[in-house]
Amino acid sequence: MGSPSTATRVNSSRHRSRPVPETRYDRRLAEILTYATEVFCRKGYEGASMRDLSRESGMSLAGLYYYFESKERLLYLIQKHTFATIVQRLKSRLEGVADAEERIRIFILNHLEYFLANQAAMKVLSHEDEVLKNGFGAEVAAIKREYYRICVGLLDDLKRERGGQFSTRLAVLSLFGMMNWIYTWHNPRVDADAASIANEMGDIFLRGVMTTKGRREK
Amino acid sequence: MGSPSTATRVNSSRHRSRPVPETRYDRRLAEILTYATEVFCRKGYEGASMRDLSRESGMSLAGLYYYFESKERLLYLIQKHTFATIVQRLKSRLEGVADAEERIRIFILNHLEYFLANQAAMKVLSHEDEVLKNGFGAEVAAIKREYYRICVGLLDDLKRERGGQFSTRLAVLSLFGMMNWIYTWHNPRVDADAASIANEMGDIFLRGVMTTKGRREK
DNA sequence: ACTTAGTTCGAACGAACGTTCGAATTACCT
DNA sequence: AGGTAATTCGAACGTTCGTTCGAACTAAGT
Repeated sequence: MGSPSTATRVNSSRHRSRPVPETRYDRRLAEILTYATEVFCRKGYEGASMRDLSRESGMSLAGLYYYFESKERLLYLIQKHTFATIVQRLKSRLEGVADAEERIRIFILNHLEYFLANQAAMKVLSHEDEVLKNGFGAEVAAIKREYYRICVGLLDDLKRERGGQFSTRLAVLSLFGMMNWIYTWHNPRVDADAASIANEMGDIFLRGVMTTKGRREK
Repeated sequence: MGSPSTATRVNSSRHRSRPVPETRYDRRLAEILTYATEVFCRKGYEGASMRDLSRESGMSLAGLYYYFESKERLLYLIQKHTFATIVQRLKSRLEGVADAEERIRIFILNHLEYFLANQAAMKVLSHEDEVLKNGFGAEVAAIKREYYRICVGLLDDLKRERGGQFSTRLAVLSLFGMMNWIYTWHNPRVDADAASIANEMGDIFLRGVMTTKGRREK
């Protein structure tokens, strides 16, 4: 009988050594996660029912439970995947960049770009923050803490390099506020794209945080 | 038979002309709203059940419906009262202050002070933003828009008085982000009080938004 | 003491919730 | 073609949801 229902298997399928790293199962799960993300974004985690997910994804109610054992675990999968992706992209983008200000600008751009390209996922991430219970919540909280620490590091570097007497904690949390709040107002048909917004927010934030007036262009 | 269930009556009670403006009904309703705000804050609007409210407030499930006709109307009452209060306080604080920068600092302080003093209410306000349906939602959205317009006005004044080439819309929304995000992180036992935070956020934001370097003390 | 209006409650309603189960269907390997 | 494992589904489970109703209780005016 089937029913793995854990979504933790990676590639345990058949004795195939060919370079296709994705099982049918993985692909279908990812597809469902996309639908679920969109529905959670639109109706909220509590407000969205499993029947909504079923209708939207075209899979039967019972069928969904073949891929995860509970609604809470589904939210966990979404949050973990989203967060892990954004952290990993950030790290690769920061590689080889030394200038402190430039690194912060990269942080902002990476955050906003991913935020706007995956608005649904990020809204679920910011909005359904505290609903995961102890087991699942801890793991997501750990990734989030790592992301937060990275930003603290970037700002401390800037403080060391340039002047600036500010509380790093408050500065970081203010920056996150500026960026994350975007899910409440951004309208793709009216507002600029991620790069422009990242530039302007970067200007406001960096000018606000540094005493040294020097802003280098390019 | 009783059951007004509209919560719109103000003082239609008895032929009393004495200066007591509060009926028993009004007082009890306000009391219930306080409990409900706290529960909505802790479990979210969808996540909190009427039975939770009943247990927490000590009033029976059916008894609650004497004071409002639906759960949605309850949320509406909370949001409207909270928002109306903060706008009204802001207007009175701004009276007689002419300096553009000072007015923005007052705006920030007023927002954060009320936010931290009524964290539960404000979290419900920011977090349960889009759940009200067309009827109720429109009225709350109107107050919110007024609040937003006030802030836009303050910033345009600043732009006129000092320099600064920034998009007012993006600046205002960034400021709101900085301030509103506080509900996700502020811990009264660790973090500073509203006045200190307002000062520091004001520094970051105003320095970030102005080209003129001049910050006047006191 | 009696009346009346204002307030509270226990018990129940139908609907929707998350989840389960065994059977049916599909895809893959020999 | 036949067999085994992976996948999907209809139907139902017990629970909880928001809301309602009529009776009971309380406070106030005469």
